[in-house]
Amino acid sequence: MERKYNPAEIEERWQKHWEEKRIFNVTEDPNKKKYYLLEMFPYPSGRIHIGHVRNYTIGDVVARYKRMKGFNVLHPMGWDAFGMPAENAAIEQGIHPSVWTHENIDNMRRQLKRMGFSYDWERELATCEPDYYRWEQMFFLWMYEKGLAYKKSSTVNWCPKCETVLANEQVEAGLCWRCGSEVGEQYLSQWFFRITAYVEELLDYCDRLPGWPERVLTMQKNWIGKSYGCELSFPLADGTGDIRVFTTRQDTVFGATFMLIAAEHPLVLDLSRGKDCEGTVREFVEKIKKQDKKMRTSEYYEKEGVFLDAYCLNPGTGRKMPIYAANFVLADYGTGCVMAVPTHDQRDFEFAKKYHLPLIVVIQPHDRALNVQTMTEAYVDEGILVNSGPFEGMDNLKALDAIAAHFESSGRGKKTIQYRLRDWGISRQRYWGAPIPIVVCEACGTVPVPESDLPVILPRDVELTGEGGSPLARHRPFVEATCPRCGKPARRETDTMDTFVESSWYFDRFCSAHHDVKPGLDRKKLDYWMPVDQYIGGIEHAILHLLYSRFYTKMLRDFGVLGVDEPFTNLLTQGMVCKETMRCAQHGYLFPEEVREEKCVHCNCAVTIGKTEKMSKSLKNVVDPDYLIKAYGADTARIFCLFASPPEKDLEWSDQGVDGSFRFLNRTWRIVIDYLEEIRDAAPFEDGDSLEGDIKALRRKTHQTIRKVTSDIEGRFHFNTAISAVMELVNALYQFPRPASDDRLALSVVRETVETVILLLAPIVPHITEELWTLLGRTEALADVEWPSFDPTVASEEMITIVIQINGKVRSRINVPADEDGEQIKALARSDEKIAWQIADKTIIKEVYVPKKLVNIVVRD
RNA sequence: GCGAGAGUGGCGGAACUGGUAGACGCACUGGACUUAGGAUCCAGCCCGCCUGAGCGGAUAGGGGUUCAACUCCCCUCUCUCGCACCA
Repeated sequence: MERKYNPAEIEERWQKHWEEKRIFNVTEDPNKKKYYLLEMFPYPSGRIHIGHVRNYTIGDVVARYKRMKGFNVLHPMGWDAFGMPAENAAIEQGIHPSVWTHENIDNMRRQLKRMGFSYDWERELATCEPDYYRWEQMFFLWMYEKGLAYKKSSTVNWCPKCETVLANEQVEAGLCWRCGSEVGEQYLSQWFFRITAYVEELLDYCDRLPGWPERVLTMQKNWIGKSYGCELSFPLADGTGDIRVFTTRQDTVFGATFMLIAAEHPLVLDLSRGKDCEGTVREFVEKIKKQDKKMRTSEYYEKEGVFLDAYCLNPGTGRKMPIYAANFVLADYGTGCVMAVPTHDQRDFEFAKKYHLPLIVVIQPHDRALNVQTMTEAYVDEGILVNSGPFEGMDNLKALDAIAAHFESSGRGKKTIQYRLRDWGISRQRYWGAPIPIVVCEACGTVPVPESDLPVILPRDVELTGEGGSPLARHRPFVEATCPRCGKPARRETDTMDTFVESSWYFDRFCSAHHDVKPGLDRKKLDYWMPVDQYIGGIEHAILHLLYSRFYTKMLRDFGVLGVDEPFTNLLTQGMVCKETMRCAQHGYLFPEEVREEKCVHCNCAVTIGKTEKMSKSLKNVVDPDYLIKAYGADTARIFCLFASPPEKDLEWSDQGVDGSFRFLNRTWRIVIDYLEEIRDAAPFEDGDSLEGDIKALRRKTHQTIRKVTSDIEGRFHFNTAISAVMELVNALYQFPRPASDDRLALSVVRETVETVILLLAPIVPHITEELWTLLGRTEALADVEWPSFDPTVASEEMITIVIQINGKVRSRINVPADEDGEQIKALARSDEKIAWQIADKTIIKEVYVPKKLVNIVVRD
């Protein structure tokens, strides 16, 4: 039979078949075990890239595998559809964000469908639709009522020329990416979500998520940053109040010789007001505000400060301490004020040296004596307390509690717990986001929009220029509202919500995607599907998205709309697909296809190759999979992405090797077609028939492959080694001597092997396998065929190879029956020809036997 | 800078709990078949020495623990992700 592998024809036919038969549409079925598999939904940037293909292929394999294992699998897909790029497109190309977004969605949906992913498309959602964000607005109102949403003043990046707020991404080296002006800070009153109300639970559950990668949990714990310490009060010398500091090093308080305040802290201007230094202080504060926050606190950054002409008193010693504003203290951690102990903190040490401030040693190391005259750096390790009043002579670490208690009892301090985690700022002065359902009335103040008036719909006719702040704020019909409380004219809130809010609950919405009655989530359906059994997405989201989703889940649980504590039982964080960035002086970042022979195709300028970064539309270092699909088909694109590396590893994109994946599918296709006539009617292999030689070996290999592939997929998602194992099985089939056409026994084993290859590959390359399955005369949908199981007896080896080492170096190998006794193996090792003469004139000191692996003979001359 | 990871042949990777380093594939080389080949099949393929059996070296670099280290510990280098307004 001549039949060539034609991926395009096969794939489109099967995709149509799955869609028409609604194979992947699911409903709650109490008789079946559910499995909710979710990949992080994409931002509709326009076209999918290899990073998406990798992510969604991994998910699809697991979804299809679980389905074959008998689970009722929920596998939905949707769009994280609000966000800045749509607004940028509007500014740059004059296209409406909604039009742009929907065109992108249509295109990406087409691309995903062409990949053959097993989504239940009936649950598709886009977060920019009012039927999605109306519920988010309702949750906002509930949060507002409970004090979980509140307003406070905080800073944003501000471009004075464009008169607009800039995202961090829009600030390049301190300059506005559009106009190049210097970016400053501006205070705005903004909305926050009180994630800190859940900080302890978020932290606690980090130890109750065994299905999460350890490194993600570590990052989250560090991000939350719980530290035990002490809050101390330092009275101002003029008696007008006191300065509170948070410290984890209260053991060093007796060595505190000056006080540092974050430059942007309001106290800085308060203390210097009306004094000679006021002008200098103001200048300093302005200067520091322009410095990059990340750099300011770095070890190598120049420490700078200015004296505020004010003093406070050390609560331990009563000593007068000058107060400075400093660049390396952050306003939003702790109290924004730090007691400086130059002898035991390196930053304080450098600062003290620069401004000639006094040093007092309060911790002496065990092995030497510190001297303030000769110290060249701070001593930060443990030791014995000196110059420390009642704590003299104590071990510094043991004194921590005693010192905290001492100040607590005298009312000058208290033990506290400090977190690094801050509340979540969700206000965005942007158009393309979910409106915050609040009205501001002159008489009544901040008034929530009544639930019955939801959704607050984002108006369509808005002009986007990139200048002049929030576009919504200039849209009069939107801004002009009536106060729901007093009925007088009022102003609508024009901030929109951070897009992380939408992605914090979309997984809930998928469970009842079209539920249009309050609260937008059908508790019964959520109770069936939630939590997500397996969540898959990039490691880039290790902290923010995952932490926000955890927070939101706990909050919705407390609102009673949800019955789970955590959203994602198991998490797989895939590594980034990276590629070098390229840019030209005139045209900025360039797509790979805009570069030819290291020149920009638009202006022929030389192209600068930048560093390798994760693929993203904004850096334009993206590779569209369409060319792979055109040349080889979706199955090849799928298997190649998986074969390239294990999922958790970062991957620098290269299509080298894609031919090999295509060749493998062709080899698989050919061997099945080749055997088709002979095995079509072959009786299934009956256990009990005794096999010998090649036939036995092929059957063993078949069952070993089932074992290997199952554990690679189930245990650790290592599809690359699973694929290798199937490749080996296909190779074995090619090497298997062709049985005579009446050799029923051999042909039935061949049939078993062929079916096994198809079944094991089914989740990975679903189209070619469906086709081959049908050609074999099978009528049931492959997607629902049971995953094969292996017989441990059949899979077990009779003979094993034992390595013989002398002093840890491999010197020989012997083959022994798998159940050979250890002593016997050691004896065989010693008498092995190659070994015997090498140890003949030496003394055996030790023999190490590792069962079924090796014998190591340790000898001495 | 801080936090979290990663580094193995020319390339992607394998070696799962400390026990044969380089499975599987790409690229390359030689051969077979062919009007032709970017098809297919067979063979070779970490480096060095040797005709060969074999010997030595090698998992970013340096040190350590161990009978035994890609794997565990310490230091250094390079790369990636995150750092709260990219998503």
